[in-house]
Amino acid sequence: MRDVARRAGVSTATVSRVISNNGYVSAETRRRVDRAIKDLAYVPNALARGLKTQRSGIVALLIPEIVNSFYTTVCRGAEDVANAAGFQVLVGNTDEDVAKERAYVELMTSSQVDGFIVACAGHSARSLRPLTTLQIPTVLIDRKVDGFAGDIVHGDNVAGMIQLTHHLIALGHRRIAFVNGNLETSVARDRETGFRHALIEAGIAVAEDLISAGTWFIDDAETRVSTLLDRRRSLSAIVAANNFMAIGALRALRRRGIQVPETVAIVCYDDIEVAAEIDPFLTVMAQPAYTMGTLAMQLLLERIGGKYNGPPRQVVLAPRLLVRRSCGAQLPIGLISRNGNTQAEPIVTASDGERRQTALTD
Amino acid sequence: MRDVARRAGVSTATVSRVISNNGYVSAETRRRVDRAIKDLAYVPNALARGLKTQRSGIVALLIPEIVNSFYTTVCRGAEDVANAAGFQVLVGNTDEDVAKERAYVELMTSSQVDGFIVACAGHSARSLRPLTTLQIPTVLIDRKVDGFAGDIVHGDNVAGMIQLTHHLIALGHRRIAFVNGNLETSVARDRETGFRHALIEAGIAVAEDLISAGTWFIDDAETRVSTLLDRRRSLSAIVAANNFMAIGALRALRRRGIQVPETVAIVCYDDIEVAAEIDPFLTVMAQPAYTMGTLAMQLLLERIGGKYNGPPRQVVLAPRLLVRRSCGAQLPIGLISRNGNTQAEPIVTASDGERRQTALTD
DNA sequence: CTGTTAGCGCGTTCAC
DNA sequence: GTGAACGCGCTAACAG
Repeated sequence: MRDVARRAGVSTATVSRVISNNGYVSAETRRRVDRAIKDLAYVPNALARGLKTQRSGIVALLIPEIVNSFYTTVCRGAEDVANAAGFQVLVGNTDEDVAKERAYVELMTSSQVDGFIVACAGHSARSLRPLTTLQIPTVLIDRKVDGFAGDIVHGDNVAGMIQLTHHLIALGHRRIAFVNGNLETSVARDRETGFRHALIEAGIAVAEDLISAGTWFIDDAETRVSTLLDRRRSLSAIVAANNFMAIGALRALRRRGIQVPETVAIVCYDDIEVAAEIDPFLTVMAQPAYTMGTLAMQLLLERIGGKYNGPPRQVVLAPRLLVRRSCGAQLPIGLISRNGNTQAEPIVTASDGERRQTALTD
Repeated sequence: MRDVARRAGVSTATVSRVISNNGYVSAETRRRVDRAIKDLAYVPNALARGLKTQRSGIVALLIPEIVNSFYTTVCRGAEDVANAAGFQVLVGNTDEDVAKERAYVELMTSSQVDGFIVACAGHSARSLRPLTTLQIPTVLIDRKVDGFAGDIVHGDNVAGMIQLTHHLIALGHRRIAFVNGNLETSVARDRETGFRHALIEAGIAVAEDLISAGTWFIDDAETRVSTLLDRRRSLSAIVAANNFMAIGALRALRRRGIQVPETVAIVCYDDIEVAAEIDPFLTVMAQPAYTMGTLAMQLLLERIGGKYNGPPRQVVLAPRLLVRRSCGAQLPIGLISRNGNTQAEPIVTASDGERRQTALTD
């Protein structure tokens, strides 16, 4: 910066004024400074600027699983909004590991990140403690945690799972297995609540031996479904708590030559880009991931910019059912009745393009 | 920091020594300082440190498509190596857009990022100019570009595509369509080179009307394959230049009720987590994405740490063929012969777990 | 072993 | 309109 000032025959203060574009500078001087900047290929030091202004212009996004397209899509949404507002997004992959999450929080706060969007790995907000202490704007996404009092954007997992389970029940299923994710997360707990609720509402006894929980990953789900099958539990349908686990369940069934959906139907929560190509095309409860990202970033930027500092806001996004083949809804009538109780279910046609479905509660 | 020093009854220099853990500090003093840090919930300011040390401890990773699991897997590899070395990874999604890429480079250089790993959006290194000017260590991945003289890690796309195409030829295919990606990228050009080479080598005339290029995305591929089919070009197999495009091709075929692989076989470059579940299970040329990430980060950290500053290194990773169902290799003999020329092809069994396949050329 | 001092590169008062 | 001077929070060099 000194070099630029010297070359333009002005002081560093003037150069600063030109760069940050505030304060009075004559057109002529400005031109000379711009020229000097070009000539010297000068790049201002954002660290020094941040040190002075106490703002870094970057927001952190902490997600638990970067290879999961649900989270990368959220990421895209958040990124687009942030970039439009002149902010950078720093993505951290916590790997469902609270320790990693905590490490990221510390590293990033020390980098003077202006705000955080977090899909928590654990069940509590303990790893976010530094953020509340330092009063750094934070928005949670996807997962609710104990001890956090701030903005949050998440899906309506209870209602979604009720609808998803009900869809199977309406198709005549009575023995439905539920392969759940990590119960440390509110998402898993809510989905289980929804599952149980749907059964009870339909007057079906909840078979505890058909319910299992563990991690969110493919392998784990495959193992659990295999165990279920090995124990020869009678079941006609499986609900997987996320898209990856549905794949695991599929693998377990396929390995045993069990037909989907003819013998066992499968549905799951969360859509993925290729869900419509998987064999058989998965019926899913899709969440508006991109929208979740944009909304969360909007709330965050409002906080950062000081445009809003009222009480915590909670945005709940409705998921929607995409009926494809894996649930068996489109099988000939004779095949889908497992109980002499074939009931017509409105078929929601699968459609591409995510529609914005926001339901602001609270 | 001053507060901490005061509370511990020492100078800020001593606090600094405790934090950065270098220089001599008595155990007793250290204890007092640690205690003060805890009490005040003090978090050091990395900006100020960076200002002083000229190092930020973060490396940038610029990828063209964050929803593509190939790149997120690369990301995971890079991240793991970086974290182990005490570095943070800043992920930027350039969206295959050179302007965005350039903006990221500028924003990140001004953030004093210590190094870059880039999968370039364009065909030239022009957007990376600031990096060479400022002598910031940079490693390219996946894609070669003009005008860049630095380390690079990429796959052997020519050889891979030769092998992939040869696989189809060996199965008897003669009319093979090639749905390529963006020719701005070396990847697309190399894959086309490999495709043509394989045909010529087999004495098959290259049918230009069966070759198309465009973007890397699903929709574009679907459109192009649809066009091909509408024009009633005779073809018995399709090679898609990446996994997404294979999905697009599948959709186009499915929409017309064309059987895969019985009527038209499909293979593609790049594996994806769910490739083994897609209908029909895709035969792919898988690249060691995770390894690509770890190697690139290793090369970069060597440069950053000053452990290596010799001439540019080029690491070429061999892909491997995973034969599944979409190529038709496992169909009954009668079906796969399209030319009275059924030739046995060694079946490489699909296996999970990526093996490290590095072939250091140069 | 510990304190003092001098900047890192920038934005921001103040005078002029 | 512009420049001089100060300080953001930290580390490196030196002195003690």
